[in-house]
Amino acid sequence: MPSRPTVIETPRRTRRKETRPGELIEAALNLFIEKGFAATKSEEVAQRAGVSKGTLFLYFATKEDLFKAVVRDNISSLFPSWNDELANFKGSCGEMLAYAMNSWWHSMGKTKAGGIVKLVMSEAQNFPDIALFYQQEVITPGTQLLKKILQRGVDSGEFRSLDLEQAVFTLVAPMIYLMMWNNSMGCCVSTVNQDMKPEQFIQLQVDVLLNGLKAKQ
Amino acid sequence: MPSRPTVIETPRRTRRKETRPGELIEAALNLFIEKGFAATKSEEVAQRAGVSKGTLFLYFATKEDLFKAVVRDNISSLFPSWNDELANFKGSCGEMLAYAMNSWWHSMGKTKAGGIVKLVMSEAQNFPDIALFYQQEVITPGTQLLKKILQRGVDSGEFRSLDLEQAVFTLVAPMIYLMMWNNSMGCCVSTVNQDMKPEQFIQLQVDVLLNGLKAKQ
DNA sequence: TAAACTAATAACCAATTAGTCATTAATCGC
DNA sequence: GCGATTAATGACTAATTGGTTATTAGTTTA
Repeated sequence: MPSRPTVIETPRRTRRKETRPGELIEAALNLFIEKGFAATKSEEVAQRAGVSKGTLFLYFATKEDLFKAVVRDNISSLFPSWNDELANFKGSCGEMLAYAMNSWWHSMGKTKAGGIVKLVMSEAQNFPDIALFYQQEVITPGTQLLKKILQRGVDSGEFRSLDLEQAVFTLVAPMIYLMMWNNSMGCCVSTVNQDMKPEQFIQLQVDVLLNGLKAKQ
Repeated sequence: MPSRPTVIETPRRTRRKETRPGELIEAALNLFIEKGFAATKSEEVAQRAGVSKGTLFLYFATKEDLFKAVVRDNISSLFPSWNDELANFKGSCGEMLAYAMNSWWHSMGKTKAGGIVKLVMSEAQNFPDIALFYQQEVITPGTQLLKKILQRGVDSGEFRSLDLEQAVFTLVAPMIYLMMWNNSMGCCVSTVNQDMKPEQFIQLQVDVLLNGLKAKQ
């Protein structure tokens, strides 16, 4: 009778009900960023998470549900601490603006969450449910937050009076563009001519926003 | 013998070799804007142009070729007149900037061409050939043009001296964002909270770019 | 250790779609 | 008219993929 090998074989199947969702979300996050929502195959997500496709659909009823879970885990969760920081900030509104833009870049824009924002803007047309979900979960609270900063500046006389509704777009635009660029053309395009240096760009952007392009007379 | 009806029947097949490409490009333009590149089915393009799918591939070898033709027809063709206008512009650089941004919006941003720009940013990752093509055909000449405006402003002392490379992004960002918004979230999102008024936004944007947010002391 | 429970699997289905090609029918030159 | 030419067709292929389900095998409990 041949002796049984003493090697402890890892079973082909392991049962890890608690950790599966997180692992699937992590795998999905990375694939969605790499390839977009529509172009990511559910089988691939499963494979990267080390499970079969059947298992994926055991935890998430549809690909859209999986996506929503990714957004909740990676974006919605950021707002509470931003709101805290804003409430406790000591300094001028100009400084607050500079701080907010840099902070946004470090905690979101340049992270994987930024890739998700790009993806939503890219595919919103084809997935109206996702667009709506994203508006409620991200755009509305984000706009709220920026409007507060501007309002504070106008109230204190530091900023001139503005159409706040529109001015919020003025703050958001360069940030979103920076992030879009990084997650689309930035990857493919030769960096010889178009050398986007995010930190440097943000610094210039804040300066121009606060002081304008015109030379002082 | 029954009399043949005298109605002139339009033949089921018509041969219009010269006009087919243009009709296919027009159909493709509209569908690409509506649904994106990957999500647009070649059969649908053919149908909208009033031909069969086989005919489409008679004129364009692949879907990517069709897309390149769309870009050439709708975007590349705009640069010559912009370059002319810039060369002949009389007025301050601030005025030129305002003029350029408004002109860009009317002749491109808000038109179907804008939808194509959005599409390229959205899908560049998945179609590197298209990204490269677009960089050569659109980004490089566009950047060139804006850099000239800024350079002129700095040379004349109207603008303070800047890192031009980065400052170009500062001009482009709000424009591209405006266009992205209009072609993605803008369609789906309830317009109650987020009411983007392009012309108004551009006006504010130019003002802030030139004069800054800060109140004059 | 044996039965019950359920997490995980993989084969499967139905729908989709870029691109091909043999066939058909307008049109042109004579 | 009549054959030659070629624009146009549509049936076809081969590959893909979101989601389902019957089956399998860890795990737990008694």
